[in-house]
Amino acid sequence: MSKLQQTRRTQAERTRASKEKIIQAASEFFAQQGYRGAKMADIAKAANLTEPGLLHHFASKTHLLMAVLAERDRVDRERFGPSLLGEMGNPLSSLQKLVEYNETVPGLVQLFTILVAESIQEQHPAHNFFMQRYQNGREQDIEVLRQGQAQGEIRSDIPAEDLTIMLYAMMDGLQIQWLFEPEKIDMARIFGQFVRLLRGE
Amino acid sequence: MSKLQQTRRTQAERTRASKEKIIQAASEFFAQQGYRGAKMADIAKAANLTEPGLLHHFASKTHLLMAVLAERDRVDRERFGPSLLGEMGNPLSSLQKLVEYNETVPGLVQLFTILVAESIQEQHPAHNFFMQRYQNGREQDIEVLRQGQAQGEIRSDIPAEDLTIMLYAMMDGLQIQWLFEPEKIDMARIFGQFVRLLRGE
DNA sequence: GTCTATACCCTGATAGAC
DNA sequence: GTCTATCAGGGTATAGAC
Repeated sequence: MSKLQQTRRTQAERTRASKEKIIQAASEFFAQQGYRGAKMADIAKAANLTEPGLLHHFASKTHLLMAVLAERDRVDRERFGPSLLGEMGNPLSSLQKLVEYNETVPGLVQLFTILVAESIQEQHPAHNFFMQRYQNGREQDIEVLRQGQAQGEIRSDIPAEDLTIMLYAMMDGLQIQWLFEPEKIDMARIFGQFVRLLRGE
Repeated sequence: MSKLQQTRRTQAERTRASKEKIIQAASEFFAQQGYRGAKMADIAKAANLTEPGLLHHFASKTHLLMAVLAERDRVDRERFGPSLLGEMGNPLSSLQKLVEYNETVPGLVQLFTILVAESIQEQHPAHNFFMQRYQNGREQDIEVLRQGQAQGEIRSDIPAEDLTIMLYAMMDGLQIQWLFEPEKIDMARIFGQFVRLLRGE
């Protein structure tokens, strides 16, 4: 391996390390302040960079936001499978696990809760990202739900389409109240009650 | 009545009219852009005022926000009673009516959905307002739910405290997906399904 | 009560050196 | 790849006239 190649590889790794650090910092500030409220200067500082230094890696604030969201999706897909409902035979158990996991990462939950609401506006840079995210999520879950219904594990008097919408709604809604009062709202336990309802118990 | 008094009354009425116009305009912009995204200049213009003209009535943007929220609460209390669960004997019906009503006022729903999420941050000027709003809402509803449970109209295997949390969660969560895709998400119908679940049907 | 003019800060982004 | 310096624009708020 030539010295030139070595140098190249080292720089590439540095770049990747810098980008990761920036995304990490950006996630925290977006979570705390939302997209609009977060300041590039603060993010840069937290990543040990100046603002132009940051902008060398991400051409604009919008680009940075999209990178944060893409990275988040990547990590989540690694942690959980494509469908959040879990393997058959125990249909809603992995959603329950997700809610329990979420209680350990309030920063991430806040990131998505604030950004989702902010991005309801059509001009928001993440608008399509989140709309797609709901569409994909519901689409992937619907098949698993149908199978659960066929096997009598999930009540069949509500269409599977409606069930997917309700599941995401309950998760999102619980997160809001939980973020306001983490001690008071036992998000995972209450979601568990809801799951029991859907099982028809 | 002296001429002086007449003049005073006319001016007072003008002031009130101006304030109402401002609040109306501010509601629309806060709903469209959130608190941070809304610009005082735009609000002023929509109310046929300049910015300093607006600031004569509301000392700061924060003051204006609180006025918008207070006004909203006032109107809602007029329209619905203090408790949103409705009269006994038909416990969850008025919540159902509220959701149906909300489908006719997407602007208002968006106002609250975006502001609630934005105000999760503790420094947000509306943080305490919304936390209190959830607390009051749940507190007022809990008694009615308990009575419904005692009369066998609502399933009793879930504590009334949890039911109040779930009701607000489902409403909030449905609103998010509905605001993204109003045509696709039949908010009222799905909330109806949920209510049926809680009735134990 | 409403205006014109303006102060002043904040923020995202660019130019260009190293 | 990162910096210093700087810009252009937008945003809230104030001073003071009418």
